[in-house]
Amino acid sequence: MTENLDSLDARLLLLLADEPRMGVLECSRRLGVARGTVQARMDRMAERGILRGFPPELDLAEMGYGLTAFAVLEIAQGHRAPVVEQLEAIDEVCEVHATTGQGDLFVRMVARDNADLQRVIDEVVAAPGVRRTSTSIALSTPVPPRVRPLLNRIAEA
Amino acid sequence: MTENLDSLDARLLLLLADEPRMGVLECSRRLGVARGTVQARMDRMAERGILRGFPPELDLAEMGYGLTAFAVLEIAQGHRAPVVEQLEAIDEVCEVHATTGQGDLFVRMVARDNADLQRVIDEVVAAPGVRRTSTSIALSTPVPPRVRPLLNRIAEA
DNA sequence: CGGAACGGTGTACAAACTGCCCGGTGTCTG
DNA sequence: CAGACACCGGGCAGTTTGTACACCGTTCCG
Repeated sequence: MTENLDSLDARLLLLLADEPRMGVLECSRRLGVARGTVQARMDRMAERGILRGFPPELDLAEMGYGLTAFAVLEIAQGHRAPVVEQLEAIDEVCEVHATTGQGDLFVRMVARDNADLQRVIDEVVAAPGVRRTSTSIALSTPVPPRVRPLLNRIAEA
Repeated sequence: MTENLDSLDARLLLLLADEPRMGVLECSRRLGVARGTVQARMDRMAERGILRGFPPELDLAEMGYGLTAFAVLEIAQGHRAPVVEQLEAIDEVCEVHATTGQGDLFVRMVARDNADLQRVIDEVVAAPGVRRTSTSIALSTPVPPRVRPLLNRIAEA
């Protein structure tokens, strides 16, 4: 794999990032290339696994889940798998990472309100194998999840 | 706002989550409702801000950014804004949250390899106003970002 | 050198989808 | 009871999609 992504790929992705509902035809017009080319690029990126799809982006806050919290879990030796299984079963757990450091798990979760959050946190820390936990609530999100800068860099190359 | 989301809305979102490229027509067929209904639901959710759009989902690892790291920053009194500005300027910084606890910032970043990560971390912690930092690398992601369970719960209601 | 492989351009056509409008029906509410 | 509201089913014009085909310049290799 020489170049995973070239400028055209990146510009295409930027376009789609701005206007995801935009069709292949419109993309080709804006990029100044043939429709077939755009189609080929998208297919190729999809095959390579770079472009996974176009999932709907939901605003959990607007759905009633206005609170986001993070938890760092310290796990007892060899209990990672069962703990993860436990966490997976909790609807409000939206993301789990295994990290270096204390050999911990990092958990992101959401809740409707403080009482609800309390309940979720209790469920999370109650998982057998969890030694120590430290949770914090997200007050704001100065930088929402983004990929743009990285794409821009490639696009300009 | 009586019910933010009803069962039909949730089932529609689940459908779109599975097959985002699916058109309105196909959705209506699978849900057993009229096309206009699906259109109306989507418009309404979009207006309410629940459905923000359909951004392309990219696999950063496949794009060459195989490393993900998290950093917790302790900020000097009143320096939050300038620090955030600094972080925003770093391409590899993909997400920043302000959290309770030590009144900190929580940062997610990616890098191409260890050397690259070193550079990124240096840039992050070099921001003036940053007191103390603690970083950890993501080894794996047992639970990738998901919303499904929450939608399922509403869908079944 | 000749030729194959590759990626891009244009073109074409049938099938499908979109946006939009309408009349009809059932339910909830003032 | 009349209205408002949401859904159904149908229709229409315009656009897009999937796919196929011919053509051309570059690169790589026997």
